Amino acid sequence: MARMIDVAREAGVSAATVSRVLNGKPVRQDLAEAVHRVVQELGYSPDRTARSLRRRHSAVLALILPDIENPFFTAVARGVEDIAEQAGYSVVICNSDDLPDKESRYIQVAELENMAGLIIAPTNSEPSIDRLIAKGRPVVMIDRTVKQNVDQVTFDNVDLGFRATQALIERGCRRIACVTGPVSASTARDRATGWRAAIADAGLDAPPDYLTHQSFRVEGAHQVIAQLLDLAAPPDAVVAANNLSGVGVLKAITERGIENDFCVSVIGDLPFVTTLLPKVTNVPLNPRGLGVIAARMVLERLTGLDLPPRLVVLRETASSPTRAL
Amino acid sequence: MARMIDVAREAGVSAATVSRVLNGKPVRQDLAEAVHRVVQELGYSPDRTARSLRRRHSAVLALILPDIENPFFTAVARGVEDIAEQAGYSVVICNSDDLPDKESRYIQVAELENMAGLIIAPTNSEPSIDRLIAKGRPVVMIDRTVKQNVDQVTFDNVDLGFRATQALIERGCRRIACVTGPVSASTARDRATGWRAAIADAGLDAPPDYLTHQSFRVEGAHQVIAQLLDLAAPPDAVVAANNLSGVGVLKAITERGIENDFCVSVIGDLPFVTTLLPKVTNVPLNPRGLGVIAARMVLERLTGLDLPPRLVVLRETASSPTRAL
DNA sequence: TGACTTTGAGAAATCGGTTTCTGTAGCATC
DNA sequence: GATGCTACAGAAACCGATTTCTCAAAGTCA
Repeated sequence: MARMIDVAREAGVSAATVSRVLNGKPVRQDLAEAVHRVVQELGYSPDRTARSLRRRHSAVLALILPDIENPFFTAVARGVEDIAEQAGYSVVICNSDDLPDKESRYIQVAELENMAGLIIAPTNSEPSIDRLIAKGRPVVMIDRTVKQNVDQVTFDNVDLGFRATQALIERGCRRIACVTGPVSASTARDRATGWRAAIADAGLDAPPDYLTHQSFRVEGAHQVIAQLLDLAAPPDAVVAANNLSGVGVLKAITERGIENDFCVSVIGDLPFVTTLLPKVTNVPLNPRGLGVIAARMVLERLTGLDLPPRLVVLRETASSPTRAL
Repeated sequence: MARMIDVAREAGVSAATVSRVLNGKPVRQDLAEAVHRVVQELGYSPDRTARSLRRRHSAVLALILPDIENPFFTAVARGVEDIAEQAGYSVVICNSDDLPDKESRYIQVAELENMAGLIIAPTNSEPSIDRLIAKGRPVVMIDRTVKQNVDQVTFDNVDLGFRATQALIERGCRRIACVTGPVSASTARDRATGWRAAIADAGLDAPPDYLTHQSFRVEGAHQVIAQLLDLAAPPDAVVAANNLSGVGVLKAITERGIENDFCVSVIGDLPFVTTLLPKVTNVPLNPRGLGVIAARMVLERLTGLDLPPRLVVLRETASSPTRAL
């Protein structure tokens, strides 16, 4: 493997000059050309580790997700990757499994490996990003919001909950339950808030039992639906606060054979749907866009943007395509 | 951020001794204790970039996957991560999108970032891993096999194709088509071979049209099914060679409203199934296990194992749980 | 006791770049 | 023509660890 010093010798210049040429700093024309020629010849490319050591950060972005098996988050990853790649950054994807401990560990890895920036869908409202921030590394929160004053990109979750519920009300449902995620996730709380608002708005009522917090995974929703349906006064419809909750709900009602009588409104897109159930509607989301925007924000910070932290709220407009009931 | 030299000064020893203590090399008891104490006090942890530079490789494993949005591969990633994490390695997940160019680029990133090892589901039968191999970095191929003589872990794909087809034959199907992946993927070819063998074995026949190569994604299978069903002599059943092909097929037949008359046998597990179709069967796979084994193989090589390359074929036994027809 | 090996810690070299420092050449100004 | 500036290339310091080299102290054996 050729080193910079080899290139320098071959081109009859110093290593410093090679470095300058490669980094676009001003160098005499003929020397620059010689360097470029030798670089070509030797197929030289600089050692990233050495560069990182000196520059104090690498050309890698960390992306920490609560569930890599959730298509919503893999779509986010796609968005991040596409933007990062264009800018010459690679993306490391890490799984926090929605566990604060695992999350902290990966944040630490991002710090110790001197990664250039961090995009994270936090497991709770106070992820341990202080050291990273102190080091001046750009950090962007996605999907879920946190207390800290950092860049954040999120959907208008209250509105999403409201609209998902409204769709059921328009459909004629009156006893609408809500299957949402863990209390630690702002999305879970906010979407439930939207649900409650829509219920109140329509002059309807929902007993306390109708709000259930689960894990935002298939199994959680699948189990809780059984309890809901076994209530003395069971709901006639359910708002599933994310895609996998939606899958769990659909699974449960299909098993019970009531898929044609029970309305479901899902926030997000159902992954890999093979069958179209007439009583199922959803509020589509654009997770890839979330990733794209977050990546751009990190890159902006990396190129020196020095503004106070921003909160970006993506409002999916009412004109977004929604599957009809 | 404390550096090793700070620890050394504080503990009254040299940096070399601190390094030795942290790397488990023999050091006098009392000095070792002093170092440990200071490390605790300062919350010191060594800079990984500097360590990588000197050691010539980092504590990161690269995992290159053809489609991060396919739950099969995210499950593989889980397996890899779980093992790697125990051994103190982090895992970088990269998307090749089944494009050789993108794949090469990521292989290069793995090389330039001096990643410790590479696990890859290759896009074709000759990925450009030569430089990595030459550098002595462990490389393990997963899922799909290649010509090169490197460690490989795969399923018995011919057998999988055979069994998936046999299930349909037992079910009474006689005109069985095969929707498989791109010719470049050994899995796609091998599973089709198994399909053909089972057809021949049963004394059945399949016209050339019945074998279709697609992208191993939902859309590919979805489109091709339309063509198959419009043949003069359409099939009465289909073997879908991977999970997403299965989704595409199911989607297509559901749209046509023939989901109760048309048999489908899927190799792999259908992701996020919400409805149980009686005419659908599948051959379950264990992608997580694939990742676990591949990760172990890389780690073995990293700890000095010097054996000729191995080919590990995972045979899912006939007793594996299979969803009944 | 003296020569010889072993042990182990510190000094210094090293990994491969980037960046500061230094010195020279070229040009402008008075 | 002397002085002052600017531009720019090379030398050297530096990033923060690991590892080789070196040397003193302790242990071994004749």
